[in-house]
Amino acid sequence: MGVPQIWELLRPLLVDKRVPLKKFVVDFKTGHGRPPRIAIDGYSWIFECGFVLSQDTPKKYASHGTMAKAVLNFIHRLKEFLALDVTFMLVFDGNMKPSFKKNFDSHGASLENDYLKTWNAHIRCHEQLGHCLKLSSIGEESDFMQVIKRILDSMRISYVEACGEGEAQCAWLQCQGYVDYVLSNDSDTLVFGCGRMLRNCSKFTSDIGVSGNSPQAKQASSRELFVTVIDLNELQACTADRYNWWSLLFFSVILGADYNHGVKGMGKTKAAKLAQLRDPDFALQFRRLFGDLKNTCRDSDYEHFQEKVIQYCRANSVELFGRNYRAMLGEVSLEGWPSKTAVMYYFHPVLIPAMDLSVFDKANLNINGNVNYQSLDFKKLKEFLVTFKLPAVANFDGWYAETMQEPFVLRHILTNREQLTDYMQVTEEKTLILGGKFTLPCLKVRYRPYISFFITNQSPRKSQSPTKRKRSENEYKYSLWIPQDLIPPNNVLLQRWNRTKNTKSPSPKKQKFSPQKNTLDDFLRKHTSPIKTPLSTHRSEVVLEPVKKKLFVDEAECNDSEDDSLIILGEVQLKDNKPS
DNA sequence: CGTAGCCA
DNA sequence: TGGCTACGG
Repeated sequence: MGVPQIWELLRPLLVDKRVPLKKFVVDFKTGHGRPPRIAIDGYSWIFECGFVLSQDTPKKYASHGTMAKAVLNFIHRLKEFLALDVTFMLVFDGNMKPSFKKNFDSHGASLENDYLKTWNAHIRCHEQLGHCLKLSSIGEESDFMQVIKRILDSMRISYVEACGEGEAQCAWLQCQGYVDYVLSNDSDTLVFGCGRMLRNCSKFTSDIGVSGNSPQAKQASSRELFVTVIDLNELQACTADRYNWWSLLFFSVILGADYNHGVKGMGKTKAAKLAQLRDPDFALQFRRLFGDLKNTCRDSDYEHFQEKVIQYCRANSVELFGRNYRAMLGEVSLEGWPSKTAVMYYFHPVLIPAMDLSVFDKANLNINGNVNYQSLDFKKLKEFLVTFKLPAVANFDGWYAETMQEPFVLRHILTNREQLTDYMQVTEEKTLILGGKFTLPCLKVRYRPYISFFITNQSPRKSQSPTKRKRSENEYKYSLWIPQDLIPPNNVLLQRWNRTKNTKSPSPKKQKFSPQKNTLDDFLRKHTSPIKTPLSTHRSEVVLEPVKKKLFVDEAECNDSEDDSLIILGEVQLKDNKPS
């Protein structure tokens, strides 16, 4: 769950922080020289994919029909991340979630055991068994988790099974520098100390509001994924305010999160004021009180702290909140604070004591650059997926071939081997416009089946198709748009494309216009500003005509002399068809 | 007593 | 959304 109000608090700082996932990856790679590493809060993903049906009947899961949709969504997302060649891993909740978090209301708030007890039990368990009790080993695992893990295993995508809460483990991975970002929707991720996160990964171009039905219309969604990038350090730098994790934690505690009902009479505005106070730095004091696992504070210290806060509010109400809340904060104000035990779970969540870093092993396909998919059992996975009768997949074989090969197209290109040209070629370049305002120069890569499982014996039938384009599409029947900046300029495919481009059209037009900076960016800025076309009803992905370069032209525009070189190119490429 | 602001 | 409360005319 988490505290949704945190997003309201952060919202003013997050304008313009929502970007297409692709653009985020491109920017990161150009900035850091490598793709980003992302820990994914598995529960968020599973929820968004539609595996979890309803909250009031937690034991009942999606029926088979909706399960199929969820599987489809899940695989689609995996494909998206694999194809971008980022390093990512899903992190799932473990067995050691605090019991009062699992079912907060059902058993009453006061049911809790000593924090240190469970902590020690956890450590002991690891010392003796080497691991936590896995959910799978005690048969408590849900149906869909088995499906998910089976898919991940068969695609050799590594994942982390946390001991406690997945968000806490994600935050830890980010703090330790194992990953750059945590992808999650849960504000707990920040509260657990994560400094960089990607929120609300979805097709919506604007962040959705508090309860989902925001007044602003949910911006038209293309099929592009967007994320809201949050960098706490950056936020602190550009505001005088303090957005530390411990002040966010304090904010959550006052408001009431999963562990407590919130201090009475305190809402988001007053809590925000309190959490950001500098002079008496309650947030910091709170942190100091619980920060040390060994010297856990006495109950009286905590009570004293609570009283101090309330009394300060009473005494300085007008200065703080612009109004006198004396009467309201009168007598019974010690209600609503979380128990000492609960707070300990915030500051010291249950983590994997000795993290097994084999999830980062290069052998896993979710680690960037790995093209070692040959040993995957495509047949077995296919048979498994068929059983779901996936909706909206008319041609299953085609869908499967595309879904399994697309993830490795970019990775293959990045190997930069000469054989690439045997089964791939760049045929077009254009600048995609995502969400109406982001430009992303892309290359269209056509490829033919390159994984042996998908290479059909029937030779590409000698099509009588009159157009060269059709002929080529028949042989290179799959295609994919790839951000240009993800491919180094010295790449063989890119160089071949540039040669083709130059021999094909010396671009006499360009010379005519002013030789100075009439760059693409300038052009886009002028012509695609959303201000100019506020009511644009057209798709958010638009093709920019002037940049468009077709390799295969339609009959009507077909010009023999122009295309000759391309035919030769094609024949050379067609000679050897065996992928590496 | 009407209203603004914030909590639920 | 409604309801409560402090504020100021």
